[in-house]
Amino acid sequence: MKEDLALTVPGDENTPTEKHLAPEFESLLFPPSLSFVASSSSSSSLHEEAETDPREIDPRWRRRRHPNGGQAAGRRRRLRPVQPRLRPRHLLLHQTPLNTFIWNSMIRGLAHGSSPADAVALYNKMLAEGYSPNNYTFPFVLTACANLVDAAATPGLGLAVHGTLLRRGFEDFDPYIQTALVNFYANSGSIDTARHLFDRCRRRDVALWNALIRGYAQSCRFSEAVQVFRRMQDDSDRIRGDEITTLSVVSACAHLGALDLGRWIHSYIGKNQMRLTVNLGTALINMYAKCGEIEAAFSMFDEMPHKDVRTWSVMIGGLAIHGHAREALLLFTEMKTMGVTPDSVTFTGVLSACSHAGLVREGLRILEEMKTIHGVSPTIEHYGCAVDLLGRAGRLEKALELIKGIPMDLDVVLWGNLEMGEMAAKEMLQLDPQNAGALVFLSNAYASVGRWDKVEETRETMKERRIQKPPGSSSVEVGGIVHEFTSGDPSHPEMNQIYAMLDEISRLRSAQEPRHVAGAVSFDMDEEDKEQCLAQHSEKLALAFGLLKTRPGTTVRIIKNLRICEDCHSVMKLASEAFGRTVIVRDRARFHHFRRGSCSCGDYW
DNA sequence: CTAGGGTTAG
Repeated sequence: MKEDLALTVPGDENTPTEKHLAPEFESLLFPPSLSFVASSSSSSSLHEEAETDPREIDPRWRRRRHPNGGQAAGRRRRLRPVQPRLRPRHLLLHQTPLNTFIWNSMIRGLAHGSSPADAVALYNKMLAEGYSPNNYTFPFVLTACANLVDAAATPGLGLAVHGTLLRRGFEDFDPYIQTALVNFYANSGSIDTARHLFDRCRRRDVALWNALIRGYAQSCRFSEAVQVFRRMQDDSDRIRGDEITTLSVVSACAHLGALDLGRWIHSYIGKNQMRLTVNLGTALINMYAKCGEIEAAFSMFDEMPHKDVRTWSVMIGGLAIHGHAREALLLFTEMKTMGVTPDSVTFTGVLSACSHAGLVREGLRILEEMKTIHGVSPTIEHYGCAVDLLGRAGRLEKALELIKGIPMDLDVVLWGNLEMGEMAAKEMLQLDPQNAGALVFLSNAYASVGRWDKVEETRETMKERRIQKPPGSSSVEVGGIVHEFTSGDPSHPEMNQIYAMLDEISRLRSAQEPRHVAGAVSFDMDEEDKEQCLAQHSEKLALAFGLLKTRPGTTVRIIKNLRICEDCHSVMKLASEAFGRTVIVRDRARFHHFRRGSCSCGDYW
């Protein structure tokens, strides 16, 4: 019993462990991989294990888990042996009565782990056992809720936490809780709720702003993310953005293709004497690449003294979307020689480089080497890239063969990438009847060969299944402001001028190619509307607006959410020639640089 | 003794 003193907090000697820790959630505290199984719960058996090497005990445990460090250590010195075979589980169960601090620590540990739901379960247990959560508890458990695999599908857990903290009067208690709340709602797809809470906060520190900015970006509302950043600049609190702010905003610029703003942030970093960290540098490289400035991206990349796997991946992916496949592959090789281990994202970039350039053999070799040499198992995206590569190079048999070899659970999404017409699309629909991509693809395949009856049929199917194609949308940056156009949407205030410009372009066009016929048309319109809808594809509206609003000779940059259609592609070529402009279009898959009537993609995309 | 906000692809 003397020796037990060394292991026990005063007053705790005779307390059975069950009182502190109900058996059903011991498994939460000690997941199998971490758990040290007790050979017996009786203390006598503990002593029988005396042959255990004391070094087995991690000293950090002693320090960490001994609340009365000084006292206990003193007593421990007098007694020997020192906790011979006590393993972490015993330490915790015997020495430490549960209190809010312990609960908090446990919740915190689980919140960032692989199963944040366990953290929430533990929090509920804590309440059920009658322990009071404090101001530390809520950020932990809210972070857990935000980290749930599909936070948007299960917002209930976080809502309940919010309810509890309201009832207990923590709502306006401190900025940590408020930030955690904003972050939770943003992460769960309720960005508007997050905004509402943000607006109600009186003191706003940089983390709170960051949570909101990041939340908008997370919800794909990038221009609002930028707006919030702008408001942060003007706010009377004079909060300076920090590295995290900048990372989020630069990322938003990359998504938006907002080059001017991105450049402004770059100089903001310099002006505020922020250090250009690897992370920031990587974000900027990505931004320049995504805004069409691949040279600027590359020179930044060159100048970075330290690069991590993301830096390399971003640069390789950037080269890929610009169609510079050889350079991307060279960089991939260089990265490996530098001893940087490529990850799954790196391979997405490398494979897409091969795909855009039609490098079939390279691509297949890399897909193979992913597994064999680098030990990265290909995901559906990687297979998708490879199938895409084969499909576009016309190697349909090979593509089918590859698909057949794909592990079963991966193949559902895959068919969308394949230019194999009807067969592939039907196959895809069998796998997933709700797959909008498949139907859109099928219908476009019919449209391209003029089978309008089949297009109609597909359209009916979509109506029946209540599937909608995402609307085409393009944006163009003019004077630092991003203007967004959706297909056929006449709501822009300067629409008359835009239409006039489009008429002008189409006059030029019929002069040049008098017999041009409307070809590929989106499936979801009647045949008589074809001409008009083609004329109103969002990228054409953006082009017209860009030509009107920027100075002659400057570059027009357009970002489109879908792939550019063939008709628009030829209009872009023509406009670049006729107006002496460089037009850069980033579509869903890659960049097209139009100069003097031709495109950098070589019409292969 | 514990706290909130983070960049790549899809």
